[in-house]
Amino acid sequence: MSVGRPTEFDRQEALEKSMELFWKNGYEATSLAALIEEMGIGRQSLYNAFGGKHKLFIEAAEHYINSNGQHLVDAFKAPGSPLGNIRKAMEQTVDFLTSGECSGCLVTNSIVELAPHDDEVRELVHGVVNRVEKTIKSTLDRAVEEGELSPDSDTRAIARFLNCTVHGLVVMHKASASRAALKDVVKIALTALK
Amino acid sequence: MSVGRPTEFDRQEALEKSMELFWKNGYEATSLAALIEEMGIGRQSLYNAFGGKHKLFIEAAEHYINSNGQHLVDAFKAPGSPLGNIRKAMEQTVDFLTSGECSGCLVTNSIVELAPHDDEVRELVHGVVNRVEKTIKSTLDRAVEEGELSPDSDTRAIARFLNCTVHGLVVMHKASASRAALKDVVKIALTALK
DNA sequence: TTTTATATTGATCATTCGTTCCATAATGCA
DNA sequence: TGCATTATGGAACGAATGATCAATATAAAA
Repeated sequence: MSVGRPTEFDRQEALEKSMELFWKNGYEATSLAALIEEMGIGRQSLYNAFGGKHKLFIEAAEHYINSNGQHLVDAFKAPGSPLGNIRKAMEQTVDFLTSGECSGCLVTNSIVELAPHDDEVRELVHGVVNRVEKTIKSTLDRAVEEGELSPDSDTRAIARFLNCTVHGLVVMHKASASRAALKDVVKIALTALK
Repeated sequence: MSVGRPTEFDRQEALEKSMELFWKNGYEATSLAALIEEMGIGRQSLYNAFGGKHKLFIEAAEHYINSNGQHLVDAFKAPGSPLGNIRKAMEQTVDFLTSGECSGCLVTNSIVELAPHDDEVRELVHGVVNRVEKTIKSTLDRAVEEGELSPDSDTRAIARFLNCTVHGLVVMHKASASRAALKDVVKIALTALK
């Protein structure tokens, strides 16, 4: 099937390294030189395997969405009490922000840095935001069905609100907000679910 | 007093132009060439008057904080019903985001793009976040005093929460969220003030 | 073994980046 | 009218950018 010299590096591993770099430093501030250094591959190999900086970024962002992003979605969709899931998901977000060495969220970062002038990125992150919103809404709808939430709740509005809060948490963390401050935010945000 | 050839351009006007450019495109994506074009001054004049790109950015950010940022603070500190002020301030934020041609908020943008690896910027925006938090808190404390809010309210936590919501709104707007979506967020956020 | 196809390596591309140098122009002061 | 001082405009700087070329290496297929 495959003809020619085989690739020497692990493509997935290299992609992951690039993701971490884009995550930590942003798109513009991440140079090709830094990428090939961190990914441990040659310049030309990067072009062969990923097609260039921008295409690599898109792929790295998609990988982020399918790994880290999925964890958030999973937390909302878990079995058990819907409102309990929401509480856990928000607290998990705080843990996520304050534990790792990578700062913030690649999606939030990309929205701020690139979405306004990069059509491809905007389309990508807009899709993510919508999908997360729908995920949260379906969890809230289940909360209504199971009697945890008043039937006249505006679940779409609450979903948008919680989604907004997550992004706000990311920004606050990047502004050196303390873990206690983030927990305060979650505490108050959850009072909107009464 | 002043000896030598007089400056030909309006310093404040040029600073404002640079602010708009940094606001719209971010720091890295704004080149010197674009700056001198938009500011309508020569390269050397920029260095004479502002000292370079980074110093210009700091000054532009400070100007933003003292103008646009002050409007938000003023809304919270206005006379009249404290909770009314908060409602107005949040709605004003939505209007601010959806009306102007500049997207988002220069402070939020700077937090995400620069704060993690630019000490000077981080110090600057961290101060702003803290000041806004204190402003909101004092408004909330007044709400408690005047009986609009329960005396056992955690006003610092609510202040942090509202501050977080503002940043979240900025991010959502940059992710192409509709005005209706932003209004939904504000509607729910304000229910935390009951 | 020859051919074909892909990967690697290192040199090099043209641009763009932020910055600085230098000659000249325009002001106030002596 | 010089002199000192600052601003302007243009050229040029070295460094870094993302991207590509050409030569070589390594595999499978003929």
